[in-house]
Amino acid sequence: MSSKYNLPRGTYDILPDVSYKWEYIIGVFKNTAKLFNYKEIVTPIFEEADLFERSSGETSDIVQKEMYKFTDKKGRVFALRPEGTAPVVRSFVENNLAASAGIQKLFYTGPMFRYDRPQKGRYRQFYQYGVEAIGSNHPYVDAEVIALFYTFIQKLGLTEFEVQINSVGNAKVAERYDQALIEYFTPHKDELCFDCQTRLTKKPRRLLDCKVKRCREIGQAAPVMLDYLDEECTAHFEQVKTYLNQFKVPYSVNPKIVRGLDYYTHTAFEFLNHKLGAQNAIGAGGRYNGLVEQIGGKSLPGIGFAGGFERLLLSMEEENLFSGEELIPQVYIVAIGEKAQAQVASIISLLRQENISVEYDPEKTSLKAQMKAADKIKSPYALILGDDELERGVVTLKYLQERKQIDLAISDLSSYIKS
RNA sequence: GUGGCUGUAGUUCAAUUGGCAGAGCACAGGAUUGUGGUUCCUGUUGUCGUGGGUUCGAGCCCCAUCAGCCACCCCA
Repeated sequence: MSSKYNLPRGTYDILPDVSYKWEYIIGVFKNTAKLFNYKEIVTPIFEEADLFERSSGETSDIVQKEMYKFTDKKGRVFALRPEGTAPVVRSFVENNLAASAGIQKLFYTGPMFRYDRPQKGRYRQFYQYGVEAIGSNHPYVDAEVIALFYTFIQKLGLTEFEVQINSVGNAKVAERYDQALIEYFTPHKDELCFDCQTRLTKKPRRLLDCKVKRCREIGQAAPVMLDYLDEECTAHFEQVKTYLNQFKVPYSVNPKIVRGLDYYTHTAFEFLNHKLGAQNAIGAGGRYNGLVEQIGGKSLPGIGFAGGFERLLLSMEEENLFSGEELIPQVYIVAIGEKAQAQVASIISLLRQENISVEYDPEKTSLKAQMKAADKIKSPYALILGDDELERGVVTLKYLQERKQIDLAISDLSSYIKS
């Protein structure tokens, strides 16, 4: 019970009874991304801390309190990556991927790290999947990214989720809108919660998704971002919606979606599962037209999303979408008698060369124990090797579900099992 | 960083006012010697999260600490 070492807070081990589910989800994601012609990119799990500090914004919680920062032996300051977009864009710029023709369509999976207090669906080391499409401001790309996410979720079989979209405009629009919010909320300043009073000066848009009742009430009549969009932003948003309809992605517009990170522009979207509890976003994303330039590349637009594997897993378990897909060996070897046990390996090796998966447990010697084990792991076949049979060059193959068995020459074995 | 609940066998959970640590499941062995699933019998497993304190005596009370869960916050 009490082992000497414990895993760090907010982390967890993925044990064999769950790892096959992970493999499945990751597989579906990769296949979906490839269906949309996205290519995999793998970046390190740590980067210069400054990369995240500049791109996410100094006021974001990620930067202010959630980063795992450390200094290496030369005094360089690194951080375990808290999110995936900035590293991908860094790699894009550093490797000059802009030089190749067309839009760069990239996907990734891997662990992210945030020093948060753990709770349902929230961990300190958590696993994300995501895509980034860099090099186009066309609304088609916005819709396609959302459609990719939607297709992925559909392939998993999930039904309990909702797609919400919004436009957060461009920098100019955002500035005007923030100003309007400040003007609207300042007269009510004393009624706002403590957090919102600081938000008012730092990040007025954050006021809108405050959960305090009074703040919500006041926010009801607040100016709406969509009314402040200029002509270009509105046109972009409308076209995104048109393409989404063509992709047959059901969505609703939620004008209160805001992004925690500074670099978002235009389209913002969230995939929500309301049955998950407080941490109900299974994925989110948006357009980031200023980010590539900010990180030191050309002025190129981009859009992407990221989602958390843990929350998908929770959602899928909620909807009972896993059937037993754990690895089952095709053949369980039952060796009886010392002679048979002494030469099992040659038969096992024969089968494996034919790509037939085999399990044998040398610790179990009695027939009964081995048959029991064969049954327990649900192996379809038991291959019984007895001293008598081996002398005749024969083995007994038993089809466990039908309780039937036949004697076979060893040379006929693999072809028989395959058919 | 804040709050609430929780921590006992591999696992799920019991243990009355403080008085000999238990059960189901799982696991192992067995029920006429070479045939599994049901059934029956038998058996193994404990740093009671950790460290202090109170007491003749603590799984139970007190303090601290660690961890988990849920929520705030924030987000995936």
